[in-house]
Amino acid sequence: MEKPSETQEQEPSSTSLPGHQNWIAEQDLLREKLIREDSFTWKIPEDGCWDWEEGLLRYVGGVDISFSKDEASMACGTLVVLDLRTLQVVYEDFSFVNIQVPYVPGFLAFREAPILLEILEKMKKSGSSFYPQLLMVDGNGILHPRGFGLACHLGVEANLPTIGIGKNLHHVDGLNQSRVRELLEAGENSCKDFINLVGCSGHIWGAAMRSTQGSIKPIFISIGHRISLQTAIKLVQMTCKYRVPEPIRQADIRSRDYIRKLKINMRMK
DNA sequence: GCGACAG
DNA sequence: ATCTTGTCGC
Repeated sequence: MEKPSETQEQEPSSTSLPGHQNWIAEQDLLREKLIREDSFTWKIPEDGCWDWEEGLLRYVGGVDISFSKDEASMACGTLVVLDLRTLQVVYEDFSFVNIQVPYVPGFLAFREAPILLEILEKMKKSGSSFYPQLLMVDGNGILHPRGFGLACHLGVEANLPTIGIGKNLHHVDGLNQSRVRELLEAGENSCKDFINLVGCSGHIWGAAMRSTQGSIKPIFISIGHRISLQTAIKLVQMTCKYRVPEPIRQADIRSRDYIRKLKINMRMK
């Protein structure tokens, strides 16, 4: 199978022009480790049960990255952990770094995963008792051209159950804005809160959900790693105070806040 | 060939 | 992702 088709190696630092073949190869390789079903030891707390027992899911993480408007390459990676019982933040950490890797649709993980993995690893090494049992990611899971978005990438590399949350639809397998509207409205005449995203091929890529009553714009849920779509949807519903589930919303808010405060400090100097 | 394209 | 104020409504 050794086929030296890559006789024209590009610069190691720059991305290879022929469609990012290296990145595609890495995604294909990592995808072999992907687990698309529930694979965890914890149990989901019953709705309305305030007692907490050992073995229940309690710590849910959320990750996001914000960028500086002035210095487009300066970014703040953020990890927050919420207590599922109260949806309050019990842990937060930031990493302000320079990111040179560009954003290329379909390859978001190569831009954002490294810094997020670093923050996760730092927390794990610290021995914090709040280390997340589940991670929600700002970006898609298998709802992706090659079925391996950022949430899958992070899940496999951190060996954590992950859920992908998209605020916009990444067009895949014939799925587009109008198709989603179609599916959402075709969901009977009832107010079903979510619909499966079925592509032209018949494959189910995830779910579109109107998480808040009266909200027109849905969020897009997809499997990251070690979790089923059914479980993912349930957990998103449990953490949605607003349109975006609280772990991701908090990561987003605090990440922006970090950059905002940083700019204030700049003027003081 | 042209447009679409998570964050 | 980021640039950005007020404003309509429960």
